[in-house]
Amino acid sequence: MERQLRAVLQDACTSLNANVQVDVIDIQVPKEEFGDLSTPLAMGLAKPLRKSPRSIAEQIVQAVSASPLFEKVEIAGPGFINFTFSKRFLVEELLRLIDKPDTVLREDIGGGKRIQIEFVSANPTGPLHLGHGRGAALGAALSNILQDAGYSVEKEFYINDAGRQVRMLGHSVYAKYQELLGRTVPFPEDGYRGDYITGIARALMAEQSDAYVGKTFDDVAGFFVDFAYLRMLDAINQDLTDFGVLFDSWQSERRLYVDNLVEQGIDDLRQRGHIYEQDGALWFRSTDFGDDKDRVLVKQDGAYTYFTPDIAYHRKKFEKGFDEIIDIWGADHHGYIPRMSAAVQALGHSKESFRVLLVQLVSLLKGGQPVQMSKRAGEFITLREIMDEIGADTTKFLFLTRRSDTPLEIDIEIAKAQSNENPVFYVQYAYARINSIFEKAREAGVFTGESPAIPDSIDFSLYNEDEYCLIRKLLLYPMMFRGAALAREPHRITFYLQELAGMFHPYYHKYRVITDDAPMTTARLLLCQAMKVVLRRGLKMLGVQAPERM
RNA sequence: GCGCCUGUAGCUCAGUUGGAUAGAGCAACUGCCUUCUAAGCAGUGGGCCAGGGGUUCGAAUCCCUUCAGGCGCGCCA
Repeated sequence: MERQLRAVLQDACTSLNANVQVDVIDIQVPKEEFGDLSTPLAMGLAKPLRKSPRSIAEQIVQAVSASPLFEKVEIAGPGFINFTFSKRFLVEELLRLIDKPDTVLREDIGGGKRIQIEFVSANPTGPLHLGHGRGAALGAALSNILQDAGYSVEKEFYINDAGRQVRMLGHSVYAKYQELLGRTVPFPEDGYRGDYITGIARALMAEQSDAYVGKTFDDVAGFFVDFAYLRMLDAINQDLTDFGVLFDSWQSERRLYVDNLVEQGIDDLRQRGHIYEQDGALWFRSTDFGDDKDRVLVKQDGAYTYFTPDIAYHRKKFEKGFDEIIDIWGADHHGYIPRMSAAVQALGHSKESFRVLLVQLVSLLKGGQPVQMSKRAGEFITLREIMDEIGADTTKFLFLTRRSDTPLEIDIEIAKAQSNENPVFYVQYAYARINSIFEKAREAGVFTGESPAIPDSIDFSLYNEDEYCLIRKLLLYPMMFRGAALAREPHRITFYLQELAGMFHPYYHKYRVITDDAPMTTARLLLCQAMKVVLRRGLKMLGVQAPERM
């Protein structure tokens, strides 16, 4: 719908000698009484053309008046042009949507460009918690969306297997292991204290018995660290798999060292003239690229800072040939963005090719009361717990009901309540209902097979005004989708689906699809089919199941 | 102290990147089950878009400022 309008407007602009690019023409959905789509184009052209908005609007209207797309084109207010599409056009588009959903519901804005999304990347030092889950849902949804938007997408998980954190994990397990074998050693300060530490220690005991008892941690650190973090990583991978989030690539931090990429990263920056020495440390002049202060890469004691392997890591991403890199981080890391962005630019990549999406905290309520969470004490709600409690689909959907950079509250009672308070069920139920209708139609012999047959045309007077509202909403999917893809905002799809379901349920109650009137029944079944196709596509983008039955 | 984010209906949030009289859902009240699933539907009320100033044809949206809340500001990771 939007696409066709854009093309028509482009032609109109050309005929006015106005130099306007198609994709910058602002097209919006106005209030219903104004029409189907609307553009303030004439207002924008007023200045360059040095004419009044209304007279430009009149010329545009003149130029498009011959198009069979519209039933009505009107100028309103200060110079808006409102378009009402013809019924014939809407019905033709509806049939095209059913016939070729893959063409209609995708927008090629990526042009095959390669894009990598890195997300979750939780330290393998403990189970995934809710924040990780939100990041996982966002990353997976975004990757689905960008794929439908014509990008080639890779999903990557970065494994922090080299730093102090995994060492601390190993140490914690070591202490627990000794304790289980009756050799209590001091538990490391800032060690990990969750029950899962005991679990790993027991597993290690089961495999190695008392082989390490009495040894110092420094003697056996390598073994304990590896055993513990690999086990943690397995658990994380299992959680993600059960959550329905799969990665294409797992990048190990250690591997960066093994492949000498950390050193190469520094050399690269040095050759480009962004490195200097001061006070016995090696610095990166990140202030040349918008950071507030320069950053140390190699400390006085010769060790790398946390930042250094990260530079190597991002350098590698680009070396793999990606045109754009998206990182999804917890919002508490936002202060880290300027230096990472500086590093990317210093390595010769555009500022726009690197983008960080922030994910805010998720807090849990139970019947309106906050559920206590304290990571320090090792007590936090895990992704696993919430999945077990309310299901992976509901969890994903709820994680995507807000913009990712605003805090999210989830009330378990509501999430479990399978009622209209729960938006997931509301949307899924619309889908299940349509299947239920199809089931009945098949029983009644109205059609056979998966879905109703698509005719070459339908008498468009069969549809009433309520139905045209639904059709318009369905045909707006591509425009909504385009916005979601460009802004990298999956929540727009969630909202759209809620609106769509919110239109379908009333329709279902007001009208009967299967009646004695055969042409009418067919027309309505086709509308339901379109609804089904769009609901399924939208849910697929979110990574949520479209249940045939509920 | 500096920086980033947030502030929209009683509550939770959208607001199509500057457009028309600012929208949903929940909660509240009133109705609706012989009929394709009541896991649903119909109807009603609800606003100084935190406050102030500016930019322009036009601001919830952009700029300045004040207030309130959150987060971040290491040769930590």
